[in-house]
Amino acid sequence: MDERQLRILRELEALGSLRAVAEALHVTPSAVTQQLQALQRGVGVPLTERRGRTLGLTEAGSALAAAAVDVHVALARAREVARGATDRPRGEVSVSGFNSIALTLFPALVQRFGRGEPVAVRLFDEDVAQEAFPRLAGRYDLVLAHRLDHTPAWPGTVRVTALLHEPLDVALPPEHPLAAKRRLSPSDVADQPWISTHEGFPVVATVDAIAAAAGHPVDIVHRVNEFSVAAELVRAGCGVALVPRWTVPRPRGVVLRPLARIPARRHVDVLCRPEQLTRAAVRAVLAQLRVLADDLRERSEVGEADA
Amino acid sequence: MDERQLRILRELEALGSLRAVAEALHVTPSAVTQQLQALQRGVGVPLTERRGRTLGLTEAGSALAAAAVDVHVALARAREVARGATDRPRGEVSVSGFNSIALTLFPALVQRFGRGEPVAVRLFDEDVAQEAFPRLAGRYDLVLAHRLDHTPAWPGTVRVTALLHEPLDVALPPEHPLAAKRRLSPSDVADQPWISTHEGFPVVATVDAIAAAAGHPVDIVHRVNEFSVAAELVRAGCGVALVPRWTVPRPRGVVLRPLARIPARRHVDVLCRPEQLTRAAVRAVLAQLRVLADDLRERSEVGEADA
DNA sequence: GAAACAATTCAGTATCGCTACATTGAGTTG
DNA sequence: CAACTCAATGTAGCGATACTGAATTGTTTC
Repeated sequence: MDERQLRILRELEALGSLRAVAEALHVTPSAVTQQLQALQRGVGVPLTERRGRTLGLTEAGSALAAAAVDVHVALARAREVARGATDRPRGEVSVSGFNSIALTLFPALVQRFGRGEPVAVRLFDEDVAQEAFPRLAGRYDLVLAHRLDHTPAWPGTVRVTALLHEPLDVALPPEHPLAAKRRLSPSDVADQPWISTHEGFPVVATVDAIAAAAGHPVDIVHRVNEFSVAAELVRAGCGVALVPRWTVPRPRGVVLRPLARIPARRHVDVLCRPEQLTRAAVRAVLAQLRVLADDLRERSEVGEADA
Repeated sequence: MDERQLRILRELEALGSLRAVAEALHVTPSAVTQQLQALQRGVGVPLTERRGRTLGLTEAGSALAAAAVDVHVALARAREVARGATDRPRGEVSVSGFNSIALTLFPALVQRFGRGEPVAVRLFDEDVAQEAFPRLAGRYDLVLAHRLDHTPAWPGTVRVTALLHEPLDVALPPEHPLAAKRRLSPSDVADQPWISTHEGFPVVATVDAIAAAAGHPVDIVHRVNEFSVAAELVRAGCGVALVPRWTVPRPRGVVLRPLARIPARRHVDVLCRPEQLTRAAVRAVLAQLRVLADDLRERSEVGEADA
């Protein structure tokens, strides 16, 4: 039972297949099998079981994976102590962000934690389907992720820090008849041509909810993940779209109207593995992200009042 | 930085020499040197330094050793989880005890945790000099240890559970003139021939304190570690001795008189490495030791009242 | 200054974890 | 239902690594 074997166990829990574990740890599947067997030989209890053609954890395996978290946390803290970085944060922190948030937060972040600073960020844009965000936490120290209100919460394998709880508004051309209303009901918009996102990405679920509320499917004419592109299409009169209120720069020639009766908000959260929070540098970046997100919301609310 | 290297670091802190670490871990000194070098290569900071001809930890080394405790605690807990022994204590627990306490507690302990029970104790008698008790915690899960009131506290490498705070009384033959007094002052006993213990063992320090209070050295005629043997010598009229009030079976033909003005008590404690406390079996034995010790004191106080 | 002891260095050896390739087994597709 | 695909497991061989044992350096003691 060593650090590596316990890491394999945790990855298997997070990723759900031996092959994925092997890729995440940059080894062959054969090596993973052998290490898992060695671990099970050591404890005498079966920790894994075949589930169809993939591999899952038994109850004992899950219990051990949970206990393994503390081992990795303790080891991370020991490394932090050894580097003498407990008091004064130092080192590199990798951060991944989805499109819209990267656009707004990354520049401010790199300004504060640029190259040469004691704490330096390495930035990556990663826009993936909602259920894929937790897996990114194995590759990056901090993961900026978003999910819609009524979707399942993030899994227990990651620690969650909430940044924003951001309303999604309906974007319309100013000359659109619906633009005259202050709030739009699901039935108002259900008959409009829609610009949604790719399957599995946020917003899709809310468009589905609108269809459910109206009692009939909606007409989705385009699927565009990039909100600023979607806004341009709205301006071009292709249809209506849902766009986040704060993180997307207000596009010219488009008006936003809140949606009534349907919970149209997304959570913008930072996901990370528990052991990352032991690093002072990671905590510093996380704190700054919260500051930036708060700024963003406040600045936007003020702008709202001006409009 | 793996479990073994961190263990070496902790042992070096506890034992104070590379050779002792090697013996404790059953490897050659050469292996220890190499592992320490590998560890230092990994962290980039010197963790050890020569102190005369032995090896000590630097400040960074001590810090890392402290952090290593959490790693070993987490690993011990993981092993406990893997064995499925978190709820129902199972397994063997090794216990070492010094002479007088072994005599009184071991039989009751083995009755509760005998062979075949889910929790079984392995008992060892180890009567060592006071400063050697903490080192025993590396060899045994639980160590019954004693120290006099005014001696330095146990080092931070061990967790301490107090069992008794036991008075030391002066043992006299009944016909001795001093036996008429209810309490004895240092000057009363300073001129008596003394039966003390070997150098470094408890009681010696208290006898020294008596000499200091009287202003002149006392006459130590015998040095006997075993209290029941010392009591026999007292009965034979060889001199007076200090004996613990509760843990030593009251010897026939000897009376005990409390000592005034000098703090003549010993702590009877259980020492263990922090990671041992994660094991439910160890905690069960420890709890039983506390029960037995409380019984012992109460039973003895009652007997006191009878006499 | 010699002897005793602690730590280190430097071979040589055994063990262990990895890759590469072959095989088994489960799900999918024509 | 055969053919295919993909996940996981077994096996042989290679390279890294942790150990032992002997020789060496440095420190304390008599």
